Amino acid sequence: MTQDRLFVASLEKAMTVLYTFSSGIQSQSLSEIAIASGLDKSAVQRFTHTLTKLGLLEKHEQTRRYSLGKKTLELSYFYLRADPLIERATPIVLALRQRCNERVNLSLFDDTTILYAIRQPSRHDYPGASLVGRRMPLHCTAGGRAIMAKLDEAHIDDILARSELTPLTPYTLLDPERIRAEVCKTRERGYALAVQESVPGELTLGAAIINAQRQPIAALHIAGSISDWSPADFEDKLAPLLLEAVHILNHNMRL
Amino acid sequence: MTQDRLFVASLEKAMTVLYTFSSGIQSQSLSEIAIASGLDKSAVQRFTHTLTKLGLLEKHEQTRRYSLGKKTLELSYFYLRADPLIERATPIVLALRQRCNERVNLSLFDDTTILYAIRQPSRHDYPGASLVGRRMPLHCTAGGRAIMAKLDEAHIDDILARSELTPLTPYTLLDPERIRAEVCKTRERGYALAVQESVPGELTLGAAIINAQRQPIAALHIAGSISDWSPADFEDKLAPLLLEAVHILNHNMRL
DNA sequence: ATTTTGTGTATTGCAATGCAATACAAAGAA
DNA sequence: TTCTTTGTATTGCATTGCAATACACAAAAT
Repeated sequence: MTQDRLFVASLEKAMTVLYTFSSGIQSQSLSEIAIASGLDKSAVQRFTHTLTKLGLLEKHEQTRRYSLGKKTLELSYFYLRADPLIERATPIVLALRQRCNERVNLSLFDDTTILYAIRQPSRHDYPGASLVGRRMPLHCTAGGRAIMAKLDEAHIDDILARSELTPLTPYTLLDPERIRAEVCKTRERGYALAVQESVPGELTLGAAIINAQRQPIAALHIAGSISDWSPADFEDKLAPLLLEAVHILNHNMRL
Repeated sequence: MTQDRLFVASLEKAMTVLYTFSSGIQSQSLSEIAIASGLDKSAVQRFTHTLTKLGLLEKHEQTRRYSLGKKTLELSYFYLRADPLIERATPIVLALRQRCNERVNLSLFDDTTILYAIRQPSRHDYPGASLVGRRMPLHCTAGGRAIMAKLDEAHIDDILARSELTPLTPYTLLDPERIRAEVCKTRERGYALAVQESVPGELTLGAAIINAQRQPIAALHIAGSISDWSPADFEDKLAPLLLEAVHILNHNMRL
């Protein structure tokens, strides 16, 4: 008997199968999924069979390899359409994108990470730069630090304790004290600046979006390239535009 | 004993619970989910409990209502990142968006529907216009007709037989013979034009993207507004740009 | 070309899991 | 305050999912 009698273990196994694709791999054989998931071969046979019937996986007839199915996109559509922040923020993101002529993103706060929900690209795109659903750590993203700046010290400590402080670039800050110092600066300014910490060559400004209880729920980001900007110019010219956009969003939240 | 001994019924029930949100509703109580899904109250208790633990649902502490969880976005990210068409098509979509200054979308072919995978907005956005994952019927979208134009008659008949031919606007074509006639015209021109058939006030051009076996897998769309364009001007000026972009995509596919 | 190995599919007895009936607590409505 | 509805907790039990196994097929090795 499991400890949690309400928990349906089959669903977790199905998610384990789907998350074997989190590495970015385009397709896998049944045996590869069994290895990657740690599940028994028969279990993988049942789950791949069922997930394929449900549209969450697709099986290539000739190669017998599995890829993620298009139903995965439909579920995210249901989410995005239902979240009132997305509808309210989209015109503001588009307007900010036009004004600053750089990439503008909106991310959602989720435990120790942010998760991109609106992505407006610019000419400096790189593969994956405009994909919704990408998850990034709070601690080394401008938007993540802006969110942390709105939390109390105990919550920040807990987040840092449960974060994998691994470098995404050679410039990623990893020392918790230095991260806390950046969060303090963010709290003072109302926005964060990150230089090449999550993506090489990228400058990012981020400011938190709060709910009616003044708790952070999301962040707005502007991303530019060090080949176009010095960090000082980037901050001087674009931070005011970012703060203006966020004020509009946060003001509407209180109504 | 069920007919399909490999099928894991619990996964289907979980999807049934998640699809109760396909109506666009922002949140639901446990009882509402039970009614909408047709499942027993205890089953809904178990599935909502488990889906919440897995991040696919979120439970509001005060109201005890459920909303879709952010994990739904992450699954779509895994899909979009893994599909090579998305990476290849994204710069072409951005370039076309710049050239024509209207909304440009890429959709994937999925049975009797298309499913938007890349959406580049313009100033004429309406709520939901830039959301990835939206599903639309083939028969009344320009991109859908462009895809159908690449299929044989038996396949088209099958699609029309299994489509819900319900009007999305007062202009939606519903007569299968008229739809087939539009598909024929599309086959001749290499693109389809739809006038207010799926969204009021919207003009759309669509052309099919094919794979190495010359089978349609996706479509590229340009969307504009009847307040800005006559249908004839829209077609004359933008169809050539669309065809050029699709030729680039289809040429790369053959390499 | 043949043999060996690995992978995918099919089957089935069985135990654990998910079911649903039920009771109770809590919240909301009258 | 009382009644009704909803959410949560519990538990006996039947069905479902497990996994061992066998076999077909494909791929690799000889």
